[in-house]
Amino acid sequence: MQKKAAARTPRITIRDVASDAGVSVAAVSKVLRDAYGVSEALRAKVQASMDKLNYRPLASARGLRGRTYTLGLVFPDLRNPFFADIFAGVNAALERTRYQAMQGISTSASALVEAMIDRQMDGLILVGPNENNERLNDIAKRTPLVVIGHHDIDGAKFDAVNNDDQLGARLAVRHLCQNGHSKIAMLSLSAPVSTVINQRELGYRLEMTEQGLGGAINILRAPQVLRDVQLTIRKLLESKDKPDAIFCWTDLMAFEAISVATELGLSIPDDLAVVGYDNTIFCDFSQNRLTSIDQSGEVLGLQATRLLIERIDGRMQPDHFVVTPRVVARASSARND
DNA sequence: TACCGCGACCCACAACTGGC
DNA sequence: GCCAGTTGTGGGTCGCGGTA
Repeated sequence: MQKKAAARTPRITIRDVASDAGVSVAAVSKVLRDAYGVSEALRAKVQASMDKLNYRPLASARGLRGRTYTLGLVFPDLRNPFFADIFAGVNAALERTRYQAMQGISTSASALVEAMIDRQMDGLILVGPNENNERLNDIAKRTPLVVIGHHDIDGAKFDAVNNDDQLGARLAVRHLCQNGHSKIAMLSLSAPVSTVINQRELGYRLEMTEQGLGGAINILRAPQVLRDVQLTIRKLLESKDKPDAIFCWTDLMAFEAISVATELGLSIPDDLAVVGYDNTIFCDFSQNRLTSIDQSGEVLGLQATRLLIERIDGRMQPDHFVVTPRVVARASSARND
C-alpha cells in the first residue's frame, strides 16, 4: 500500500493577513519590507494581524522576485572551536539586518554549495575552501561570494577575508626565539594543502632564516586525524633531534602536542615550548595555558558578512580584507609566565 | 506630498489543449 | 496514445497611478 503524504495545515499567506487587516496585499508587503509610504496606523494594523495569524513570510516565494534574505555559510568542519568564533562574528554582523545565516559542513565547494544556490540564498561565505580560483570564480558568477582563508586572489571575482598567516607564523617563531628556543619545529597539515598552510609554512621558513636558524628548519606534516597527529608528535619527541619548541598549525594540534609531551615525562615549557594557532577559548583553560596566535575569528566573520552584504547590494569590484594576527603569550611558551 | 493599492512579474512544475 | 506547446498556480515584490 502506498504511503500518503502527511496532511499539512494550510499556510497563512500575505493574502490572509491583508484580508484580516482589511488592507491590500501590497500594503502588507510594504510593511514586511519596511518600504516607503506606510503610515503608522496601517503598520500597526498589519502587525496586529500578522501576530494574530502567526504569519511567517515564505523565503522561496520571496526568492521569485529577488532576495530570500538568507546567507549560506560553509565550514570545512565544526570540531575546531575557531569556526564558532567566525560564526559568532557573522551573527553579530547580521544582528540589525533582515538576513539569517544557515550553515553547513563541506570540505569543498561541493553539492552543498550548489544546493544553497538552488535554494536562492542571497550570497555565500565559504570558510577555508579547498578549491581553485577557477571553481570559486564560477560560483561567484552565480551568487555573491566571500571566501575566508584563501590567499590566492589573483584574478579573483569574489571577495576574500584573510588573516595574515605568513606574519602569524613569523610572530610565533620570533616569540619562541625571544624566549630562548632555537630548535623550533613546525607541525603542519599534510592534506588537504591550502593557501593558508602554504603561507604559514613560508612564514616559518622566512623567520627561522632571519633568526639565523635556517639549518634547524623542520616541518612535519600530519593529516587531521587524531591518531596520526599523536604518532607524528611522539615520533618527533622521541627522536635524537628532539626540538625544544613546537609551533603547531592549530590549537587542537598544540593540545595534542602538550598531551603527548606530558605522557613522555617532558615539562612544559622547560623541556618543550608549544605555540598554537587560532587562540581559541580552550587556550585559557588552566590545564592548557597555551600560547597561541590570535587571528580574530570573530573579526573574520564580521568582515566577511559586511563584504557579502555590500556585494548583494550591488558592489561589483572584488575586495580583500586582511586581519593582522598577534601573539597571546601564556605558560606553554613563556618560562617566566 | 504621503499614503495606498492594482496588476504585472518572478520561476518551476503540473495540468490542460491540440495536432499528428 | 504520444508529444509539444500553452496556461494556471503558488506567495511574494515592484513600479506606477490614483486619491486625499
